[in-house]
Parts: sequence; C-alpha cells; structure tokens
Amino acid sequence: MKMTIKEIAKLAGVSQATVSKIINNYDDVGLKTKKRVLAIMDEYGYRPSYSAQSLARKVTKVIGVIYAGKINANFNHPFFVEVVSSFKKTIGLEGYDLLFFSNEQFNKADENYLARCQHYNVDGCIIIGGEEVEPSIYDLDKSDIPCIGVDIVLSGEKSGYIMTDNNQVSALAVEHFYLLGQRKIGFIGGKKDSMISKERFQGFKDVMNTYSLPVNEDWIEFGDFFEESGYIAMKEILNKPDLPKALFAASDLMAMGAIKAIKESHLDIYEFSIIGCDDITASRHIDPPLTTVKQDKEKIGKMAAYILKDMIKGEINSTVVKIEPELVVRASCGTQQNQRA
Amino acid sequence: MKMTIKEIAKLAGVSQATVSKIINNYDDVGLKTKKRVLAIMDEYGYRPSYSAQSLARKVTKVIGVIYAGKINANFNHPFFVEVVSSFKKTIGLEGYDLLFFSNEQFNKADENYLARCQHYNVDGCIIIGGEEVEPSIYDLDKSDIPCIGVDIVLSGEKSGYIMTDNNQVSALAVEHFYLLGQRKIGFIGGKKDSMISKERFQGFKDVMNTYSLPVNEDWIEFGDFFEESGYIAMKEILNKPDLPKALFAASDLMAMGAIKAIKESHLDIYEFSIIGCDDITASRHIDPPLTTVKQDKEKIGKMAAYILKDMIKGEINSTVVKIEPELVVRASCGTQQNQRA
DNA sequence: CTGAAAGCGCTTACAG
DNA sequence: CTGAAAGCGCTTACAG
Repeated sequence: MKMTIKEIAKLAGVSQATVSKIINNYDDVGLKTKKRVLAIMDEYGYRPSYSAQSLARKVTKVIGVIYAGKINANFNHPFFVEVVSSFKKTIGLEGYDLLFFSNEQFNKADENYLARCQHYNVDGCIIIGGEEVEPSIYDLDKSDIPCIGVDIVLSGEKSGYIMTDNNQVSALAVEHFYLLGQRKIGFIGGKKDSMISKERFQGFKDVMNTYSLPVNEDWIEFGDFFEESGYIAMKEILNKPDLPKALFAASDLMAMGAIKAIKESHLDIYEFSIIGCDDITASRHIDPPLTTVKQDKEKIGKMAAYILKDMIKGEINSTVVKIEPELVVRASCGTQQNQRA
Repeated sequence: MKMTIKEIAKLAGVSQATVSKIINNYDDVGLKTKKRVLAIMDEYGYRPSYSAQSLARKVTKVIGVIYAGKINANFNHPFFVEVVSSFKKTIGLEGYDLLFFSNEQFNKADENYLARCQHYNVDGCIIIGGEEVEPSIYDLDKSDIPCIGVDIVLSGEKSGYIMTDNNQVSALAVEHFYLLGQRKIGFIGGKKDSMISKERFQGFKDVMNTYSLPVNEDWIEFGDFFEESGYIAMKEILNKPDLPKALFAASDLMAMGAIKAIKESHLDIYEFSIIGCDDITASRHIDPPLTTVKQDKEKIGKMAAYILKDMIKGEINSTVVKIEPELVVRASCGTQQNQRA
C-alpha cells in the first residue's frame, strides 16, 4: 500500500536518485524518464514521507504556533483567533503548515519552547503574547529560530514583533471625544501589569495633555479586559462626587460592563459618551451600538506572515511593526447630529 | 550547538543504543549509566530530532486538523473554534500536537487530504465539516487513518463522528414555545442543502406534529446562517397575509436579522417570541436578549478527542455520538411572567 | 542525462 | 546491563 521511493524506482527501472530528482523538480532528468516515473507514482499513489524528507533536507515547511503567557492568550481568544486565521491564510500561500503546540501535558512554567521547536525543527515560529509570559519564551526569542511576536516584544536577532499602535488607539478615542466637545473623560484600563493596558493608558494621558484636557484620577480605574471588571470599575467611578461625561474603555467587553453600570444608575446612557476597543461582534448589537477603536486583525496576521517568511529566507532580520488602529463610529457617543460633520 | 545522539553517546562513553534506551525510558539500563547520560543530555540541552524519531518509530504523535468544505468551516468560525479549542486541550493531555493543514496553495477541489495525511504520517485526524465537502475527504474517511468528524458524517471503518442532536435542537425550541402558549410558529433555516439545516427543519416539523401544531408554509424561509439572510427571510414572512407570533431561527445571527426586520415593521418586538440557535456572545447583549438553543461545544470537542484517541489505540472502531443541546432562556420570548414556572 | 553511495538522526531486534 | 549493526525513506554531492 504505502510505497517508498525505492519501490517506485524499481518499478520504473531507474535509480532512487532519479526518482528523488523528479519529486524535487530538478531539471536534469530526461523528459521520457520523467513522464514514465510520474505515471508510476501517480498509479500507485506514491507520496514522499515527510519525516524522511525533513531528516534529509533539514527543512520542514512547518511553522510553530505558540500561545505564550498564562492569561489571555488562548486558541479561542476572539482577537487572536482572527489574527492567527489571517496569518494562516497568508503563510499557507507559501506552502507552510502550522503546528500548534499542546501545553496541557506540562506546567507552562516548566515548558521549554526552544526545545520543542528544535525537536520539531520548525522553520519559524509565531508567538502570541498574553500576560505573565514564561521566561522560556525568551530563550526561543534569543535562538536562531526566526520568531514573530504578536502583542509581545521580542528582541532576538532573528525575531521581530508586530502590534497595534496602542498610543494611537487612545489618541483616536480622545480626539473623537474632543471633537464632540467632551471635556470630562474617564478611562478604564485592563490589567495593570499588562503591556497593552499600560500603553493605552500612557497614550490616553499623553493625548489628554495634548488637548489640555484634565486627567482626573477619580475617573480612572483598571479591570481585566472582561465585562464584569468594566461593570465594577464603572460602579466605582459613579460613586465619585463629580462624574465624567465620557469614557474610554480599553476593551469592548469592559465598555459593555460600564454601560450596564450606567444603565443601573440614575444617569441617562444616551447622555453619556462611551468608546470601547476591539470591535467584537457584540458591539454592533448592544444598546446603544458601541463606538470603538478597531484593531486591524487581518493586517496584523498578514504582516506577521510576510515578516516571518522573509526572516526565514534570511532576507530581513529583526523587524518591528506597529499597525494603525481605526475608529468605528456608532451611536454610543450621542446621536449623529452631535458628531463632527 | 544542536547535538545528536551520537555525540551524546561519545561524550558519555556509551553506545547510541544506550542513549536511545534512556531517552525512551527502557528499564534495562544501569542506574549509574542512566544518571551520567541524563546529566550530559541536560548539560548540552540535547533534544532528539522529531523527524528522525518518527522515521524510525513510524508514529508521530501529531493529529491532523482539516477544515472540510468550501463554506462555513474556517479556522475562525465562532462555533468550531470553541470545539477545536476544547479538542486541543483534551488531546493535548495525551501528548498530541496539532497540525493544521494549509489549503491556500491548492484548489480545494484538487486537494488530496489522504495524501497529505500519509505524507505527514499523522496518527489521526479531526475533520471539521462545512458545506460542499470535497470528495477527497471521503478517501481519507475510507483509509486506515483514524478520523473523527464534527458536523460531518463519516462512514469509514476507522472513522467516527460527533454532532449535536439537531432533532433535539428543534424539539427544545418548539417545546418552549408550546409551553408559553405559542401556536403560530415560524421557522428560518440555514442553507437548504446544509445537512445541519435539514436536520433542524425535519426536527422542527416532527415536533410541531407531535404537538399538533400547524406547519404553515408561509412562515418558513431559508437563509445561509448569517445575519443578513435572517433579515431578508423575516421581511418575506412579514409580507404574508397572516403572521406568526413566534419564530425559531436555525442560528443566532439569523435570529438577530429577524429581530431587526421585526423592529422595522409595525409589530412590537416584545410581543413576538424568538428563539435562536448557537448562543454566540452577542445574543446576551442584544435587545431583547435572545433565548437560544446552545450546543455544548466544550463537550463535543472533548468527546471528539476521547473517541479519536481510542480509535488510534485500536480500542474502538467507528463510533457515532450525538450530543444533547441545551435551552438558554432569556427575554426574547416574553417577560418572565409568561414563562413556565 | 543517470546512478552508486554516503548521510540525515534516530530505534530496535539481537547477541553477548 | 551494554553495544554493533541494520533499517526507517529520503537527498545530494559526485562521478560518469
């Protein structure tokens, strides 16, 4: 049933070497020979063995996919799944398949990512960054295996990373508020030690300063990117003597939690401006539909694929790319009339 | 840098065979020898080559993941991503990694899945079923490679499949309507040639008959599972002389489209009962929050992993499993008072 | 244009 | 308890 190159060679009356050359499209094989061998391979449904090929070739055409960090970086994370999907499509065009490492057998803490990459001899890696990234990731980073990070800073010679320009994220939100005439703006961040959250918070403060808007400590809270935490954070803010009129939340889910809190308060949700971040599906459907800053997941995945591919080919070394976010305007910042023309 | 078994053997002053036995935990190696070799492997960060091991062992500890069909079965499909995530977690416990085939280089029509599985020598496969499944899938199905299908019927000797009990899906919806006193019930299905949609439609008709409820052709439409199609289908239904009072849509997205259509009509959405199917995130957040029939994605993925594992071990052969769905009651079928106690 | 032979890095009877 | 040797299925200089 399962044929080997040897058997094909015998059947065709040629050497293994010749069959191999045909498989690999060498151009120094006679046309008739080639045709004959091809016909036989076809007839017997011959397929070269991957293991044997990679052992002999030292190239695998496989990319490792690693979800780093204990929190927030899972296979089914709504943001990353889109990024990886786009990455898969693009890198697939180059003939790469994707190997997803299972981490369930180990403590993530003990995991040795470099070892596994070496074991599988992957041509390169994409590393998805979560919170509390295990140190072993940085061994991989520093190795000579090309790595592209998404939402994680990598500094190895053969590593690059890509992420949304998080300063710009906050800038888009604050500018939108500013143009709507809002001056009293609050902020709900994600986990305090999250790099993403930190960047968005810093960006928020910077742009507020740019427009000479007051950054009121009373209106600043931190959650964990999930809905419940936004609800709690907003409750906290609503307890303050003076209240904001607008709020930028570092995730749509937290924005939705905040909306719930506001609805439960004496405030009119339609008098309050809210901007979220992510543009998840639900954002379109809630009441009021949520204005949000959208990350270009498609582009991030695509760029990651291009960069990794070029690093594997040795055409480039470490590269850092920041992707521009985009503001999606919906009703949550007041009616159309109030918005800039 | 990258060590081989040969080098380790030389360093330790033993044979390759001994090192190999230590790697593979054979128990006929002297303890001192073992310790010494282990120490050296550790010191040099030695990792056995995957390609060489699989070539020699004929086992790969890798599972192939295939998205079959031209439509609806993508990496980022909201339902399947949860299933695969759960599958990954469970099968990962057994030490399997997942290889996702890229199909971007080929016409899906030309794809030879069996060939690729043989090429990689995967230990087994999970096949995610979409619409318009390519015939090549069934070559794989019929092969001696163990396959577990999700939402696709597989009939090979070494194949099994798993899906939600779609008759039960419709039964839950119709029974709920029945207990709420609804008699005029409409139905919006997915793509007409979709197996899932067919099963739900058949289930719908069966249960309607069971309760002697009239199946009115005027209230039956088909979409494509996406929101827009639900909107269009509902518009169609609303044009009919007599109108239903309740609607079961075969997906939440279509239910949301239908809600939009109803809101745009003269009808009061709160007087109309709607049940969707899937329980996507957005369902909780729309107005009114959507009652829906939920598939147990977690369980489906987990069961798929168990079945596949057992098939690989040769402990079972073809197995078919149907998973019970669950009704999630929210406000879209009237206020709490109207609902069964 | 074709082929003999070494090598890729392991595993596994088998002999001792 | 240890090791020599064959074999897994390919690729690739190299010679002709």
